[in-house]
Amino acid sequence: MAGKKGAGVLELAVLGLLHEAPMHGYELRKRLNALLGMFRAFSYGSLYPCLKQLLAKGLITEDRPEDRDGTTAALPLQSRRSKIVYKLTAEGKERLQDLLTEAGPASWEDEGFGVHFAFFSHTRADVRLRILEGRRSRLEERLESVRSALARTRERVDTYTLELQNHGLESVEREVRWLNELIGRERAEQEQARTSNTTQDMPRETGR
Amino acid sequence: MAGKKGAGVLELAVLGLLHEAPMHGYELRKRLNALLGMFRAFSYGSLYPCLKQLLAKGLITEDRPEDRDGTTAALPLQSRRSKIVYKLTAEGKERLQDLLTEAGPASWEDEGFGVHFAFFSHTRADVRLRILEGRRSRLEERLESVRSALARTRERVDTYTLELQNHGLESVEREVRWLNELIGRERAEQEQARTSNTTQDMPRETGR
DNA sequence: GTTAGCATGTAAGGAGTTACATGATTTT
DNA sequence: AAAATCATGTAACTCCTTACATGCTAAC
Repeated sequence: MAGKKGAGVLELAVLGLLHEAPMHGYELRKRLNALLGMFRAFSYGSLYPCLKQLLAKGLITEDRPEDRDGTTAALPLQSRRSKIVYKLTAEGKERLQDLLTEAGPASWEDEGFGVHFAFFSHTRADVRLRILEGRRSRLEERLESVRSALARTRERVDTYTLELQNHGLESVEREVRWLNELIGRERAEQEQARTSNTTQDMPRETGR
Repeated sequence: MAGKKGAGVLELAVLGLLHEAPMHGYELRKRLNALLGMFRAFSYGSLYPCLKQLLAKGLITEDRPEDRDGTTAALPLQSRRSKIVYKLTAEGKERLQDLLTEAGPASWEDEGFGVHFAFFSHTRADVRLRILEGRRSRLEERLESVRSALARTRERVDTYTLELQNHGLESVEREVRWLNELIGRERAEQEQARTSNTTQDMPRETGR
């Protein structure tokens, strides 16, 4: 089975950024940490191996400035260390689309949600909606379970623990409100697109 | 050098919870996920190995109900599967204190902050303050770098990316405000403790 | 001419997850 | 007596980090 496994957040993020423009590793990392800096940070130790792996899978190509002058034969050919610009291949674009189209836990759990969301403009409208709803219900589950745990342990009143739980609850509630707004907007847009039916927002695979 | 390394969040969390009361693994996990459920969740696959490791280090003891009746010789002695209650040893308490006393990156980075905070009532007042301030400045660095990255890339106006960045910024700003309030309270308490000087909040090692 | 930042990489390892495997106890 | 939940455990694996190692290029 040719089941492409082992994605990780990095793969998606790299493919997504390279889709916007070809780049070299160092720059990629900066853009990465600017994009997702609020949620997570990646180190070179994970980025470069990831690039290598994507290269091996044929999802990106590297463009090394292969000192393409025939004259200077003396200088060490391979040792010229310079920027290596990576570019998405056709298969890479396909893979990116695949990753952006699957609305599953990977797309709404903590690790993956941010990255998936960041590239929502390349995601089909219906998938966007399902991801947003998936995340919302995930968060609501969490609220539920923590709230009931809080209710059960009313006696235990460690101030700091309580403070932490409250702050956590409020943060998650805030994110749910944010999601509600986004979902509302998405639905309105879908409605609008359905009535004035010309084309959908994004490329769709099946007319259904 | 007897440098005890390889802590991880779990070790602290387990020691902290066992300090409150002896417990068995299953219950421990539930309490763990109730306590930190908003931030992270642990699975048995990490909890049990961790307990084993703590046991090996002598930080906890296990109390298996070693069917302590001499009569029933026939039934399989070792196969009796039942609750194993873990309890903190003296060294475990010491280790917990050590972990709670070091105010470093481990205590204010994303992974560790929540757990450290959860057990703040067992933490020295001055350490609490330094951890809160450490986290705040960490978050402010993050704000700074993401804000400047945003300012640089004004042209790129992908709606979703922007939306994500904004939500991220607001979340972090919110946490900073929360920290500000906590720091204010801590300082007020310290002030109060300093003027009416009887004893400090928490056990202190050196009078300094 | 030396520091600081740009740029690429590797080896070793940590921390935790998933999936599996099993058994005991309570509820229905 | 079946189903749910309580309870303990292991093996393989994943993703990512830390620390190291190297070299180029611009600024001071």
